Amino acid sequence: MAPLKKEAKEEKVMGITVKKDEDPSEWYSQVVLRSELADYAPVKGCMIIRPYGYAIWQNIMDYFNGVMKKLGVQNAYFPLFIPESFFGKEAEHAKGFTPEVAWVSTSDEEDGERLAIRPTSETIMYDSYAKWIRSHRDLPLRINQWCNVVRWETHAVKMFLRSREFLWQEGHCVYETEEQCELETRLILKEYRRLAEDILAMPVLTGRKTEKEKFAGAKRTYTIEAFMPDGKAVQSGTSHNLGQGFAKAFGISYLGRDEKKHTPWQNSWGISTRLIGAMVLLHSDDKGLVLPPTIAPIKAVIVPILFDDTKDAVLNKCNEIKTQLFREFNFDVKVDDRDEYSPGWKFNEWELKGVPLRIEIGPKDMEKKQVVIVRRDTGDKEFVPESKLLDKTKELLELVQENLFKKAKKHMENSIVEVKTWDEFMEAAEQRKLIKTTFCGEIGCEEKIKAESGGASSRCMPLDAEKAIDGSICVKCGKPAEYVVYFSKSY
RNA sequence: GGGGCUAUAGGGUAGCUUGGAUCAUCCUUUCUGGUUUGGGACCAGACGACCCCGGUUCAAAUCCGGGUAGCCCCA
Repeated sequence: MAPLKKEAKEEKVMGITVKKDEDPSEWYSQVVLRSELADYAPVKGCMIIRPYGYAIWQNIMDYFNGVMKKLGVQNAYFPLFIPESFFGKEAEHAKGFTPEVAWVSTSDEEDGERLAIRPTSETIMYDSYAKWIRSHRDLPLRINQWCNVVRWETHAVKMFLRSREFLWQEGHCVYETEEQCELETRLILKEYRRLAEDILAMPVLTGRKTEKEKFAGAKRTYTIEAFMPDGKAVQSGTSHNLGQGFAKAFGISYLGRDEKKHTPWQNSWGISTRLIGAMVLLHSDDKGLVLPPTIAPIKAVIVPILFDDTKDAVLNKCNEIKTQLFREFNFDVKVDDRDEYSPGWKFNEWELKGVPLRIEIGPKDMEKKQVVIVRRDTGDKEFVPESKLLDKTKELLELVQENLFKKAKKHMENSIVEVKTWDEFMEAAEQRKLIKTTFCGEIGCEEKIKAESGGASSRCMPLDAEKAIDGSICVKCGKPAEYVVYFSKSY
């Protein structure tokens, strides 16, 4: 049977051709590729971050560098390659990371030790820390690095969300006391939450990871977890209290005020380009990317409506407004003066690229001394007198940011289901809910939950109510419950 | 870890079953010129592809083997 000829006229070829809720996976790929955030690389599981995507990462870096500066964290850089013997020093860490480490193989392999490509830098950094830290005067030591890491995922790679190589920041601090270590580990979590919620408009659950899910080698892991429209969570940032395990393994010690040798306390914490994937998944729609204004590389685009006789005047007005906006807010506004595209084409393209506001200026607007402003998030169109342009722009950018956050927050809250029995759990898992329940804390029990529920894993134990109320029982095994835990499927 | 599907120009596709005459189809993008421009404009012309390696054959986009990459499903 011959296939029907496609009605090419009606097809928006470069736009998004599938709907978010019908084929989320294909939709996500199209949004990322066609908005030019990223591209596939010729190497499996790797990605090319294109300038538009990298601009978002740069905005995240700029913001977080500011945060770290206030906290007294300094940036540095350690090698990509880690000697094999370093991994073995901390047993839990080695066990956790060995399966996904990529090794370098070279012609002079026999001459020296095998080298790993860093999956994380605890070991190579702490080897140096052992040399650098002598006295209590060297503490606290707070160092961060922005770099790439490699974790050899075997399947299910997805741009930004899961790739073999990704970019991140990893902070590694050393403290004299357990109290200060724990305090700052949690402080970082708060900063991650602020980044996610205030900058990326992405509401998160914050809490502690269970024994099963905590970082290999950590005493405690704290996490921020974002919840996606398709009912899967994304672990979006983690802060680990490492206790003294690494310090002991790497021989980090200091002379205290009491002239005695002490073992310090350490934490490590990281966020990655995964944040970008989560943000895209969360806010974007059937027309393409939707970016929160605070993180958007281009906050607004001005589209002139050009006719031969009024062309110069309209373009002048556009540039005048661009200059005004830049002076007032110091952000990038683009005037799309390309002659080869019609206005309608441009509208679609900038919507695909997620620019928060579009300002249209044509001859009719000039006569009325107004501009047309259209919001990306709602599509609402407003006629704004030129005299009110600056105030209105500011107001709308704030509204878009707020609306995106509120919408996502509402979805997350509405997705939370409290369950007490295993039947309820299974039903909620089936419906892709964010399941709040009580749990015994046993690793084996958690593994059973994941296997039998079709992949629901623990997200976190909420900080404000981590301990289960006395008398409550584990949703799976029925033994006395230790913790309140959120479960869901995840990316 | 197991199973399935896919790969033809920047994007989307036809051709593959049954190997040949189709200097590989059509739409779109891009480029040139002209007319246009308030939600993906129109006309004319041009550029542009069979994923890689090997095999079968007089002849391979098409059949066979291997590789690479992507997608989906299950654990």
